Parts: sequence; structure tokens; C-alpha cells
Amino acid sequence: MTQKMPTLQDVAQLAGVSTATVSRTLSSPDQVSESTRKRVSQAVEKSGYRINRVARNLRTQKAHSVLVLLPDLANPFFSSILEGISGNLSQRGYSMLIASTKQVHASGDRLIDYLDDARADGMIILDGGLSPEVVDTLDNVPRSKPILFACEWIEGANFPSVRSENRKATRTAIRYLHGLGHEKIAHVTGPTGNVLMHARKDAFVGEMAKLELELRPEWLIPGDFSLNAGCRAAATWIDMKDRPTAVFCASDLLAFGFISELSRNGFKVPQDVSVMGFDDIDFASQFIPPLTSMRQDRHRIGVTAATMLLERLAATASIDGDAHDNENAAIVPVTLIERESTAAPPKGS
Amino acid sequence: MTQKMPTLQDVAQLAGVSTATVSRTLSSPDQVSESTRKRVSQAVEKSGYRINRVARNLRTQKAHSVLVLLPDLANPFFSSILEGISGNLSQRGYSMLIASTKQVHASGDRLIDYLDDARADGMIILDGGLSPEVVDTLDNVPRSKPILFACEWIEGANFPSVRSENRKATRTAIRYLHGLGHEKIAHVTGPTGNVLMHARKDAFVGEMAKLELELRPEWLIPGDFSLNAGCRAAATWIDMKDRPTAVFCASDLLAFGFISELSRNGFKVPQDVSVMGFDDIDFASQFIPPLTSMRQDRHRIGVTAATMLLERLAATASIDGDAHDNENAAIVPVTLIERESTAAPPKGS
DNA sequence: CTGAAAGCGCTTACAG
DNA sequence: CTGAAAGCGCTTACAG
Repeated sequence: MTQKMPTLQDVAQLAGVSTATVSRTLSSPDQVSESTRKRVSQAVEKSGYRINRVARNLRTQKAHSVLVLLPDLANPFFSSILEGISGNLSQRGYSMLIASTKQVHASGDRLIDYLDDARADGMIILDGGLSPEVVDTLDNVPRSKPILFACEWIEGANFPSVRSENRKATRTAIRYLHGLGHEKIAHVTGPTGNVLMHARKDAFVGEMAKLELELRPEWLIPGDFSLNAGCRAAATWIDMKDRPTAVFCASDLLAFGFISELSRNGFKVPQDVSVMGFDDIDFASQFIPPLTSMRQDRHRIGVTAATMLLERLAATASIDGDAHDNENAAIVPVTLIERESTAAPPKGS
Repeated sequence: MTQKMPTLQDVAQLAGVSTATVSRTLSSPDQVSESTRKRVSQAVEKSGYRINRVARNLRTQKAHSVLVLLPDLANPFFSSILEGISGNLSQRGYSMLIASTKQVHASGDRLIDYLDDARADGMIILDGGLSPEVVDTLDNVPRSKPILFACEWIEGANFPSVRSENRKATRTAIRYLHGLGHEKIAHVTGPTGNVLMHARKDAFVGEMAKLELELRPEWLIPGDFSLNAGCRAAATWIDMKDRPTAVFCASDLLAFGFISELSRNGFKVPQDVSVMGFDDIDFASQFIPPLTSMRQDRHRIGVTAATMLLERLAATASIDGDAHDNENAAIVPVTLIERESTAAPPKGS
């Protein structure tokens, strides 16, 4: 029952030519005479031949696939990015392999096994929180197997990356709140150690100083990017004697959690406090109230990452030398999406 | 610079044995004497040898990877399922390849190309909306390349599948609302033609009849699974003269959209109307109000799907004959999660 | 323009 | 327990 797939041999026999000719007809048809080409094409058609990519990959020493590494597959933040990557990849004949750093650890594999064992030609990493040991192993990867970071990156390491303009976006957010009349602005941060957390927090602190606004230490509320941290931050806000009138959250999830907890305690957004998020995930527009946020173009980040990786793949293949990192980081713009969770501060505050 | 990976040959030389022995040491160590095993292991260690899976796959005629096909990569509903699949797969040494039906169409590939061209050993399909032509091509796939549907399925086709107990869950939901005192219950349905939409709608109609509750045609509000459809459904509800006191939505997104639109128009949930969803996505607990929903165990669906596919893979490999579909569908339980979007109906309604 | 032949890096009967 | 050898299905210099 297990019908065997026809091979190049079968097609060659059918067409009365050598396997070399069939192979050429398929991969570089201009090297084959028209009549032969026609005969081969018919044989391919008739036999229902499909090239065996595993064999081709072994022969050409390419996997024609890219590994994408996420911190957590269950996090919906990544889905649009994946779509961008995958769409771009498949257009160019590449497949997308996915693994999460959590799982990689659990299964005892090393990250670069995917690269070492020829399953993937390169890798896009969406997790800046890799342990130093793992980062070290990354350095030993031959340059013919490009590695690229997207969204997050490793401070100090020199991998190419695609990023949102986190700092600029943060400044835009603060200026927007200030423009509404807010002077007491708090920031709920991302997780400690996270590069995005630092970029946004630094920019926040810097911009507050630049606008000559007071920034009390307690107005930097530590969080992570989760809903729950947002809830906790809201509790912190509620407990303050002198409450900030606006809160800039480092993620939309934080903002959602913040607003939810507030509403459970009888506070209203934006009447009692303006809240804004970062990311503009799908949900932001449907939340109650619709959330003002800084939109990261996640699809574009994905597309850009795939494009850059493929470029590096092509470069190492042809030049095979120093296709060096002339353009080491692509910065993707972030846009302010104004909705109803922000307004002028309450009077008399 | 492009340092070549060591091969079996290199290890064999280092250890002073044949490649066959190295190979055996790696894949069936019990066939090798302890002293040899030790020598080989040291050579492996020393050379930093990693098996080349592409070569192994070509030789063994297995890809050791599974293709997962989604309707839409950007839909966060699938992320937990993917995590379940991927976790299970990687534990057993398989990789996960991902493609979306949208993209497959766009790139002009045929679905089964992944199977035909030896990139994947089998495939898990999360999209019941494949066109009849595509479904036809699926029938021609040799049984050594198992195909399995998860979440959704194709009515009439005979593929194994993993599903939530949609009908039972719907009955549970209706009985719950009825138990709260609701008699006028509407249902916002999924997209026309979708198998889940039908399962849930049928079960809804059946249960309403069983409970001897009136069901006006207009109380079956057509939707799809999206936020926007939920908003539209809310507009429909608002326009009714005699409004249902409870609305059972076929997805959480529908429920979110429904509630959002209501709140924009000054209605309150659950005071004015009880709303419940289906899926219990992460967000449901953080929505305002927290959403009552039927929880689909998406992680478990993923794990089960991967397990079933791997079983079939093993079965066809060993028996190579009729490892027939004794257990053709796994049904995953759904649980009622009661939160604050549902309550007793408003008095005097 | 075409073919014979080597080889990508493994695995696995077959002998011994 | 171990090795020599064939072969998985391709691609690609090398000749002609």
C-alpha cells in the first residue's frame, strides 16, 4: 500500500534521458534544449514526480529552513511576527521550524543543535533572555549559519537584529501625556534584566528629566509584561497618597491588568487616571476603554527579520567571506495610537 | 572560516573503528561492546560531533518532523495548541514545521508537497475550512504519512481527529444560563460552514428545545469568531424590541466584541444582559467584566494531537499494514468557568 | 546540450 | 561484536 514516490531515476527513464538532465531541467532549465525540456516536463507530469528535498538538501548542504526561537510559544504577542517571518520565508522556498527556549532547555538539547545537525540554515531568536552560557555557544556558530535577533537582543553581543524604536516611542508617549496636561507620570516597567525594559525605562527617565517633570522613585513601578503584574501595579498606585495622574505601561498586558484592577476597586479610566500601553496588540482596540498604545509593527518586524536573514544566507553562500555586518540593526518605527484610556488629568490634582 | 562539521568518518578515524560501529554506538549502543562504546564516546566528545540529521533522514526515509497547518498564524487562539504539539514532539526527537493555509495558497504550493517531498512525516491540520479540492488531494496521501485534524475537522471525510466536546459544552452552557433564571437566550454563531459553528449551533437549538424554551429565529445571530462580528451582533441585540436576557457566544472574541459595543452604548453586563463565551482564552479572566466561558483545554488538544500522530507514525512503521483507525477521534473535555459576565436576568424582563 | 560518475553523511543487511 | 559495502535521491564538476 505504501506507494513509493517516483524518483529522478523514474522520470529519467520515462523521458529517456539521464538523471543529470532531469535535474537540470528542474533547477536550471536554460541549460537544457527546448525539446528535451519538453520531454522531461511531460515525464515529470506523468509520473507525478516531486523532488525529494531531503536528498537535495544533503547534496547541496543546505536545509532550506530557518529556525525561529521564541521564549514562549503560548504568548500571542509573537503570532503576527511569526506570520511575517513565515510568509516571507515560504515565498522564497524556505520552511519555518519553531522551538521555544523553554522546551529546548527541557529536552536537554542545545540551541545550536538545530544548526549543527543541518536541520536549519540559520536562526531568528525572539528571546533576549538567553543565559550567558547559551550566548557563548552562539559565538561558535560558523558565520555561514547566520543568527539574527528580532524584537529583543543581547546587550553587548554583536548579532544583527531587528528592533522597534523603543526609546523614541517612549519619548513620544511621555510627550503625548505631557501634552494632555499630565505632570505626575508613573511608569510600570517590564521584567528586570530585559533589554526592552531597560530601553523603555531609560528613555522614560530621560524624557521626564528633559521635560523637567518630577519623578519620584516610587513612580517607577516594577513589573513584567504580564496581566498579573499590571494588577499588582494598580494596587501599588491605589496605595499611594499622592497618585500620579497618568501611567505609562511597558506593555499592553500590563495596562489591561492595571485597568482591570482599578475598575474592580471603583476607579475609572481615564477619569481618575490616564493609562497607556505599549505594543498595540489586537485586543487594545476592543478593551474597555479602548487602550491608547504605542503600536509595534509586528508583522513588519517578522518580514524584515526573514529578509535580513535570507540576505545573509545568500551573502555567505556567494562571497563566502566577509559579507560583514554593514547594516547591523534594522529599526522598525512605532506609532502612537490614541484611544480612550487617556485624557486630560482630573481637575484639582 | 566556514569550519566543517566533523562527520561519522572523522569520529571513526579518531576512535580507530568503522563508521558502522560509530553509528551503532549512537543509535543502538547495546550492540556494541563496552570498551568500544567508551572509545567511540570519547571520540565523539573530542571531535564535537553532531549527527547530521539530513543525512540520517535521507537514509532512513523519515523526516523526523511534523507539519502543522493553521488557517492563520496571527490568531492567538492557536498558540497554546502549538505549544502542546511542539513540546510533545521535541521530547520525542521530532521538529515542528509550521505553515498557514493562507500562505500555502499564496505561494502556489500544494499542501501535500510537504509530505511528498519528504520534509514531513505527517501533518496536523487545524483548519476545517479546506476547499474540497484540497481535501481530495489529501485522500491520495499514502497511509504511511498520517494526517490528523485537531480542533476542527472535515465533515464526511474520515481522518482521525482531536476535538473538544463542543456539543456537550454547549448544552452545559445553556443549562447554566437557564439555571440562573434565563429563558430568553440568544446565540451568536461562528462563521457559516464552519464545523464548530454547526456543532455548537445544533447543540444550542437542541438544548433549547429540550428545556422547552422559546427560540425565535432572530435569536440565532449570525457571526464568525471575531471581535468585529461580536460588535455587530451587539448592534443587532440593541435593535431588538424584546431582547434576550442572555447571550451565548460561540467564541470569547465574539463575547468581547459584544460586551464592548454594548458598553459603548450605555448597557451594562451582566446587569442588562448576561454574556458568555467559548474557549476561555487568556484574556477572558482579565476582561471587564471577567468573562464566563467554556474552557477548551488547548494545551491538551495539542499534546493529544501530537501523541496520536506519533502513534500512527510508529504503527505504520512497524506493522506497515492496517494499523487501522480503531480510535478515530479523541474528545477533549470542556469545562465551565463561571465569572462575572453572567448573572440572574434583570427583574421584570 | 548531454551523460557517466562521484559524493553529500548517514544506516543496515550481510558476512565473518 | 565488528567491518566492508551498498544505497537513500539528489547535484554538479568534468568530459565530450
